[in-house]
Amino acid sequence: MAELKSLGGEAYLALAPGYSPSAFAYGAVRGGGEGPRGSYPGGGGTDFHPGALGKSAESSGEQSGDEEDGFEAGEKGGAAFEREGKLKGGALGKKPKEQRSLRLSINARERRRMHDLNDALDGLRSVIPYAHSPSVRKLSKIATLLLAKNYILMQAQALEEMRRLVAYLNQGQTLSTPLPATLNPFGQSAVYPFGGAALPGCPEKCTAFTGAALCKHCNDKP
DNA sequence: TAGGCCATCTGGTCCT
DNA sequence: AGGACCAGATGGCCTA
Repeated sequence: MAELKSLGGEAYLALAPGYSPSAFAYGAVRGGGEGPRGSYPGGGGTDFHPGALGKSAESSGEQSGDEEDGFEAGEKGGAAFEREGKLKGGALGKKPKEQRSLRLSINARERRRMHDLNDALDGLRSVIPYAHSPSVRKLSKIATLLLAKNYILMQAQALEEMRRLVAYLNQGQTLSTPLPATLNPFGQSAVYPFGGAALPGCPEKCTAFTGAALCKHCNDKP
């Protein structure tokens, strides 16, 4: 296998200055019930190439249907199941066979749900600027979300800068004099997905990106 | 070998 | 009741 480059953990800490493991207050989300359930915007990422899902597709067998997809699911889940003996719940007053089949169907549903989630993440990866090259390791889930968030912020700010620029030009001004820094979309006020902090290993890591410079400490493109 | 990331199973909770 | 969502647990793979 080729050597894979990746964003170090510190890299996406830099993406989100406020990030820390504790920032993921899991409990805070629980029971919130915000937003409708039951459908994923985009219909489960059907527009993404499923082949991109390397590991999950391999390890789970990805049998199209829910039929009997329970225990080809591999040693991971299978082992867990074995360990548990028989569905430790037992709370459901059903016969073991029914019970098992119900469990299998629930597992399959959950697996599909997670695959849809991963498809959506792949879709997100495909539209945010980082190197989509075989030699570059796929962004982790958390890195994908943090980078996407910063990219959105960057786009929003770029749009705002452009609006100001248009307004400025509409006032009959010329560009013969330099724009004020706040009106210069390419000036110091530009926002970078990596925020203000230099990346560890900068500029090496920044050169892994194919889009515009992502770190203000190294504006050189590869 | 430790740590990061991931897939999967599982039980609980909420919604339709 | 059934489905969706969530978070914890577990174990595998990979990299530093």
